[in-house]
Formats: sequence, C-alpha cells, structure tokens
Amino acid sequence: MPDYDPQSVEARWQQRWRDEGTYEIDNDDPRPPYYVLNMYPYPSGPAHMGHVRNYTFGDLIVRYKTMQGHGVLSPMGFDSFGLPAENAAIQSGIHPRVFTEERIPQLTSSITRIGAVYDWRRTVASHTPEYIRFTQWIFLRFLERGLAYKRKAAVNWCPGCQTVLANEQVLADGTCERSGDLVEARDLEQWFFKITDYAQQLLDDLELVDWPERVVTMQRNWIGRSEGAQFSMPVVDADGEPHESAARVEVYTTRPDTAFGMTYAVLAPEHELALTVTTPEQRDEVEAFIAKARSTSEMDRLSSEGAIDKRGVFTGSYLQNPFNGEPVPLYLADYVLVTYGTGAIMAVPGEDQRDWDFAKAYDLPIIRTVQPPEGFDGEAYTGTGPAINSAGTTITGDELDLNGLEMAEAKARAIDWLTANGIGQDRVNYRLRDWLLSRQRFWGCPIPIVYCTSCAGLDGNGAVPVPDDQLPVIAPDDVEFLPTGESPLKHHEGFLRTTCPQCGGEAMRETDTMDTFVDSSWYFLRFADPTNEDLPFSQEAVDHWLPVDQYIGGVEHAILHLMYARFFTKALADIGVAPSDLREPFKRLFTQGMIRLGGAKMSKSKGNLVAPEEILDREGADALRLGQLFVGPPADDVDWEGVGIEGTHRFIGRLWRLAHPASDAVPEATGDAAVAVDKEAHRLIARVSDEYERWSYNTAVAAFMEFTNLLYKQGRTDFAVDSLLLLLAPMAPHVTAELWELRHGTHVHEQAWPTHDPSMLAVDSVTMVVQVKGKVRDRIEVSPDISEEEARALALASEAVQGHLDGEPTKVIVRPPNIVNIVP
RNA sequence: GUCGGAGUGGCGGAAUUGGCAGACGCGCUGGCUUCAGGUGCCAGUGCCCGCAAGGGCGUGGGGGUUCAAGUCCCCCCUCCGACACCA
Repeated sequence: MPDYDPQSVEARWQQRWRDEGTYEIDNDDPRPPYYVLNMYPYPSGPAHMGHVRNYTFGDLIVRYKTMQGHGVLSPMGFDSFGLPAENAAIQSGIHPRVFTEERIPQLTSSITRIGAVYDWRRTVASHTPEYIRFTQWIFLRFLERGLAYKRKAAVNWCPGCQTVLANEQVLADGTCERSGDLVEARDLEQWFFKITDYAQQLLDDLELVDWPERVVTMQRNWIGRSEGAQFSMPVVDADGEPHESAARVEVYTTRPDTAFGMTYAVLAPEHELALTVTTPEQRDEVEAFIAKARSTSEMDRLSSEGAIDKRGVFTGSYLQNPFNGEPVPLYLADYVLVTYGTGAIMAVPGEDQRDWDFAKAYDLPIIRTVQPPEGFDGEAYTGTGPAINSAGTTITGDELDLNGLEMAEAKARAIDWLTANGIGQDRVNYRLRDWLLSRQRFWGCPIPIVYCTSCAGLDGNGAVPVPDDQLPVIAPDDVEFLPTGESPLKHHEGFLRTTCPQCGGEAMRETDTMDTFVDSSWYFLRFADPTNEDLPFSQEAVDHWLPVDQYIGGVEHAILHLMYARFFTKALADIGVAPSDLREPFKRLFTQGMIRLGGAKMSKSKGNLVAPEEILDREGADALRLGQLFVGPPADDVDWEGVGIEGTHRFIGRLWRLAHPASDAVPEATGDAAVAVDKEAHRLIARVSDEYERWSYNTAVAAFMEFTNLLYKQGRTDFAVDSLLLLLAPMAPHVTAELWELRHGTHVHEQAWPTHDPSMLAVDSVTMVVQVKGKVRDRIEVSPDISEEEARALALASEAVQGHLDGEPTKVIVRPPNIVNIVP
C-alpha cells in the first residue's frame, strides 16, 4: 500500500472537480436551491490564513448541502477596485489594472489549492467593463428615483496632498497619514445615496434575518433610532424682547419632560443661524470660535475632552423657553453636532452629564427636574423618577404642571402641549446618515455624470446623467500617477472633455469615482445571472437563488458592507429591478473570528504571517482544513499557534491506513465486535450530522478522531469506514474522495448524506454515578431503564458509599439511570 | 465612557436542559518497532499529600441559590472587539 501523498492526490481531484464541472450549477437545476456565499475578496495576491479559514467553512457547506440533495450555488468573484492597487501605481508606476489582474490568478490558484470549489463560469470582478456598466446603470436608476443626489458636504481635506482623505487615512492626531499635514474640514460637492430613507426598514427588517446577535446589535446601534420631540424657540434678548431677525431655533430632544430644567441652549458651530444670532459685542469671539472649530478635525474635537471650558462661546442672544417663558442664554459649543437632529439643543444640566459639565465650566444654573433616588450622589441624573420643579405659566399663558409624573407620562404630556400649541411635535431621529459615495480616486467605478456648460442639468448645477446606451464610462489607461494623491483623471483631457448628451455642447466629465462599497452592494445579485447583457440580473434568476442562504465573512464588515448591501437590495426591489418581495439579501450570516499569532493580529506589517503555501506543500490541503476547523469554534478568534497541524496530519495518515483497501493496519471486526462497531457508527452519524447543523466543526473533527481510535482498537467494518468517509467528505474532500474511489469506484461527494438508524442507538448498560454530598464515591453499571427504587437500593448498598455514611441518610436524590446523590 | 463577547491543565479547546470537569488534539514521559534518528503502534499525563490504597483542592476573584453550579443570581477584576460628545 502506498503512503498517503497529499500533493498528487489533491492536485488530481482539484483538476477533476474543475474539468468535470462538478460544482457548476444551472439556474434550471431541478434540485432545491441553496445559495452559499463567501464575501468576495479584495485580490491582494496569494491567499492568507484568514482566506483559508473563510473558504474552508464555505466549501464544506457547499459540499455538505450538495450531499444532502440541494442544487448549490457557490460563486466566487473579486472586489477588484480599491486603494492598494492605486497606491502601488503611485509608488511603482504600474497601472492599477495590471497590478490587479496579476493578483487575481494568484488568489484563484491558492483558493483552488485548498480544495474550495466554485462555479467559476459565474465569476465577476468589479473593475471589469461589464460590471462597471451595471454599477453605473444602478446609480442612474437611483438618480432617477431621487435615491442618489449631490450636495455640499464637509470632507477631510489634506492641504499638502490637495485631495480628500477617507476617514481611515486621517491619523488619530488629525494629520494626514501620507504627508503629515493637518487635515481640515472643507465643503465640497459630493454624491450621496439616500440610505436614510430606509432607516426604519433597515431597523425593522433585522427581525427577518438569522444573524449573530452581536451583528444585529451593531446594526441597530448604527441606525441609532431615538424618539423625542422637536420644537422651536424664538431668539430673544436678556429681557425677552424678540431678536430683530425674528429667528427661531429648532431643537431636538429625547427628554421633552425635562424642558423646565433648561438653563441654556446650544447651537453647533456650523449652524446656519450661528452668526445671525450673535450680538455685535460677541462677534469677534464667536467668529474666532467658529474658525477654530472648523479647522479642528473631528478627532481633535474628541481629544480636547477635559478642556470643556474652551469648547463653547456665548452668542449674546437668548432663546425663550416656551414651557415657562424664561429666556435662556444661547451658546455655540462643539459638543453639539450639526449633522445630528437639528444641530441645536436645549441644555438640561440636571439630567444630562455633558450639559452638567458645560454648565459647571460656564457657571450656568442647574435645575433638577427629575427626583433622583435617595442617596444619589452623582451629578446629572439620567434615570427615571417623578418630575419636580416642572410647573409654570407657559408662553401661551396656560398653566402646565408635570410635577409628580413618571418620565414616560411627563414626556407624553409635554409633547401633547407642544403639539396642541403648534410649537413642536414628536419626532423620530436616526443616527444613520446618508451614504457619501464620492471618492477622489482613480481606481474605482466612475460616476456616470457629465457637467454641461449650457444645460441646467439636475438641480441646476449642470450635472447631466450619461445615457444607458453610453455606458460604461471607463477610466482611460494612459494616465500618469503622481504622488500628489490627486486623481489622475483630473488632468486627462481625453477623459475630461466630452459632449453633453442632452444638448451636444461642451461638457466635462465627473472625475470622482464611487466608494468600493457600491460594487460590493450588488455582486451577490449578479451571481444569480452573471452573463446578462441587458440588465444587472433578471428577476427570475434572482427570485430563484436569493436570498443568500448562508453568507460567510469577517466581522469587520458587520456594519458598513451589510448595511449598504441591505439598502441596495431594498431599493432595487422597490424600483422594480429586483423582485419586490426580496427584502433582505442574506438570510443567514456567519461571521468568523480573526486569526492571530502569539496574541497579536496576523498582518503583513507585523511580519508575522504564516503562509498557507508552506503547509499546503508539506501536510496538504486536507490537513490544513481540518487544522483550521479543529482549532476552535468557528466564530472565535483563533491563534495560529493553537492550530495543531501535526495532529490533523497524523489523523489523515491513520485514516488512510484504516480505509485503504490494500491496508491491513486495522483488522476486520467480526461477530459481536462488528455489531458494537456498527452501533458506534450510527452514533457517529447522529452526532456529526447534528454538529454540522450547529457549526460545531471542532467537535466533529474530535468525533472523527475518537471514532478512528475506536476502530484501531476494536477493528473495522465496511459500514463504519464508509460512514466515516461520507461524514468527513465535506471537511477533507481530497483524501475521502481518493479512498472512496479506491473502495467503491464512485465519487464520495455524489453520495447521499448518511442517516442513522435510531434503533441502533440503544445501549444495554450505562454508568450510574453515586455521589455522597455531591462528591463522586462510586460508579455502577446499570440497565438504562433501571427503576428509581432499584437505583436507590444499588447505590445505598455500595461499599464505597457506605464508608462515607454513618447511619440513615437524610435525603436521597435519584435520577435514574444517571445519578444518585445521597445526603448523609 | 456606552454596548457586546470572553476568562476552564504547560497550550488549543470539550462539557445541548444545572447531574462524572478537562472529550479530542498539541506538548511531555515511558514502552515496543528501529543500527540510529524520524515515522508508526501501545500506555500514562489537572494540582497537592501519599510507596500505595486513598484523601484533599480545582473552571478569573468574592458572595448567594441548590441534594448538586464551569453552567443560575448579585458584586468585583482582567482581556478582546465595536461605537466613540447622536441631545
């Protein structure tokens, strides 16, 4: 018998799966459909351990579901736009396309080498003209429906690089990661998707998915729904006389019940009324403050914690509190964000810690309007309790009294009063903001817009959509990459100058490209119908395969990618591109843990990468896959040091010698021994089938090892060995395929998933544990259907137990047939 | 700071509902095979006392509920992750 040679066996089977199209699937396949998807990767070159772990999970589900009789869709593609290729272009002058297209086959090859199988006919790459065309097509549909729009937005601007930076490119100290210049906020025209239109649906429909609770929580927090009230207050002077502008300030609060405790109010520094309300005496100070706030990055604003006394400025004006008619001083403060709510707040230091801190720093009064519990020694009290100090004559002359009411009732009463008097109303607010998709980058999907010098275009800014029949708009190849950080498109005359599709006059192309999250927000739909030339996908194909039955990826995408993909799916369904009943793209989600090495995150920059290639060359793909599975629960972070590749490699050798037809390493079991072994095999089928369903792959591998050890001791039967091979086939596809073919001449992955015979699970004796005061004193073999009385009698008769008793026990708990606990 | 997750032998981890803590693997020790190394096969391996039989201790720490707690409840500590002034 030959020794197991992973190199030749694995290469041979990988070739066969590909040549025979074993895992290619057609849309009219009659089997019940099942869609397994790994998050498509950025093609960074050969696979790393994170990929290996990810694709091992995906692949074993593909093979498992296929053996269970499903027609499984298992596609793979590439998230091939993105910064690394562009940075490489700037450094080395290689065109991002060349750079990217060199790396796709490298990644494909290492994915293939771990034995993962896909329908490669369906592959997509987001940088290809076909894909770009439909990404742009979808953008135009969104534009038609008002789901895409352009407005000014504050961005991170690096004066040194003369470009906009992504948040990740801004260091913690507010400087540019490349040039070290201080990054400033700058208003630029940017494209947005109106994801906020879907905030409520994105929140509600989390109930439709079977996702890890923590991911659902993260999504929920990101959407950040809050309920409260919005109302307006007139700008007045210290005596309550109206401001000359007659301006009113809208505030949003979740605590309208505390309005009687308002002792000042705040506008965000960027608030449109900031200068209007400023009195002449305060003008210099306020202008200086606004300038400082605008030049300070968000990071810096955060880090200035502790220096709260420098974080606000008095405008000189007041707002009249409608609840009691009192004027309260109006400040600007950078702790109020212009992007949230109305960009203005009523400040109630008694019930809000930030307001408390600010009030202390600026020597403003504090009035408690909720009775804190006895013994409360904190500052602001944010808990529940009866309202106090909350009565008075309102601006309309009514008497309003909230005193004694609990929070919920006081809130309702306050909102009723605001509504009845036309001052305000209840309001739901979301933390979620619209999705800024413009990127001042070359290597991304161009935004299909031209700016016409004569047409008014959308919103009168000259923006004219590129018609569908002129798509795709593709960036030119003959560009020069300069280390300025600026997109080379800005200087490419051939790309820039075009004609207006509306009037035929001179026009300039949009040079911004789309965020790569746009590409990844619909690729899973394209996989259902990847060669469609008229549409991104047909409704029928998507209806057949979607939603994805099992989506697999890293936790790092738990918020943004999933939120955007959910938004796209809903929007596409609502505008009639996707089936209207497709509300959620991913039915089940699995997020795997991270791979570490010696406690540290594995990364290229730390230089602690373990290359999968070395292990593939030595122990082979099956040992690597089993090692990844065996190391711990799939969702946990794993330390590569814990992967005992020796253990799984040894196990595969033992399996080979056990199951090879020409091997005599393990003798055949006969008679009673054979029956006992077959019974264990049924037990194994039951256990492992359940473990597959629960994603308890680490214990399933342990079960295979235990069972193999048992066969080495007690002898093998054909049923036992065949069952083992079938159950192991999804995890270790090569060695099981080889052994199965040697034994039967057929394909193990085309066999049906084994089922156990429940009658074979019966046992004729179990070990009953006898405890005295909870300590184990004896073990007795008993019949599984022993009666309570017999169990009690047997336990009390035990000599080992008698030694720990003197006289009659006070209590005996009997749980036949497992345990008897005696209390002396 | 808020939210979420986790702390079990030298190491990775196991323990569906409260019912034998440490399955399985790594490592280590010993034996057999071998000229030898490696491979392979067999056995042992939580800690402490003991020659042994046996006994005691033991799931981050402290309390509690229970005949019985890794598992349930309360308080605390440590580590990891996400969000970070969201009114």
